[in-house]
Amino acid sequence: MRKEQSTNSINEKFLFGVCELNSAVNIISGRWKSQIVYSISEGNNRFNLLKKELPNISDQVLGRQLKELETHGILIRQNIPDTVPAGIMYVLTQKGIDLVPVLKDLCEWGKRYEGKEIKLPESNL
Amino acid sequence: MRKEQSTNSINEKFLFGVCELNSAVNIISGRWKSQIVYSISEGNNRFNLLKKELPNISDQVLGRQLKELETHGILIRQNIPDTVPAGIMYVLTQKGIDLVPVLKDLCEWGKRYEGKEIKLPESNL
DNA sequence: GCAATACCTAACAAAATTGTTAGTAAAGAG
DNA sequence: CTCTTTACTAACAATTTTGTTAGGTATTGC
Repeated sequence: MRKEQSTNSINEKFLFGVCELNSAVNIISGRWKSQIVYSISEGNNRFNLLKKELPNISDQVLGRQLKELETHGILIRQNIPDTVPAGIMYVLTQKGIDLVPVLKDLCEWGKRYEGKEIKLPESNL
Repeated sequence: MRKEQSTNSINEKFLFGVCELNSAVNIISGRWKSQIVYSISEGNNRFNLLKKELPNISDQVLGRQLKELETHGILIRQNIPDTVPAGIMYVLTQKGIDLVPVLKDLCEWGKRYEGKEIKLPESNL
């Protein structure tokens, strides 16, 4: 699905090489991703619980985002024993757990400037 | 250019409503954006300086990303007086300045897990 | 006049992301 | 045997993002 030799891909790789910041932003960039990570950290760690939190998401899209988060090492699928039908739990890895406070900082930053007018820093007034 | 009534747009708005986190991630998500913010914070605050830092970017793309960052209140275009041809400086707003440490945290988080194997947290072992 | 520099923009094309449709398995309930 | 639940997946279509081409303005230096 991805063209490895497109300018877009080449530029992406270039940025990944410049600084880890760019890979990190890439990991959290998908439409539902950061919200999914946050929801799992709050205990909504089953496919159905996530679907309830995100009422507009389709099964296919949720499954795809979860798989990508797994690929990036943010979470792991775990079988829940003795459940019928076989239940799956999504568990944040240490990497995923460490991401949560950063997401909270981003959220705080967003809130701080919600609906405010644009201001230059003091030093430039 | 944007379809306001597409499912994609509606879902985006829904997420913006759930938590500021999603708007915040949206602001830093574009291909070159977080790197541009970081570069400006390091003093590369002219169109040409940014082009040197990001050799693969085209004028059009750089201009577009700068304009979007301006729209989101991250930076401001400032005329540099008495320059020929008329110079423009990109100055981070207070919002932009406050974003930089969050980007640094994201970068640190990325570096911490670079190339490491996936690990569950201690409590799950 | 012609080139170079600095800073863009519109219109378009290519590529990537996101969403939809239609399915799968396995097991318990009725 | 059919319905329901949980947890998906493939193939495709719609939408959005990203990049390209081809320009523009204004000034200095030759």
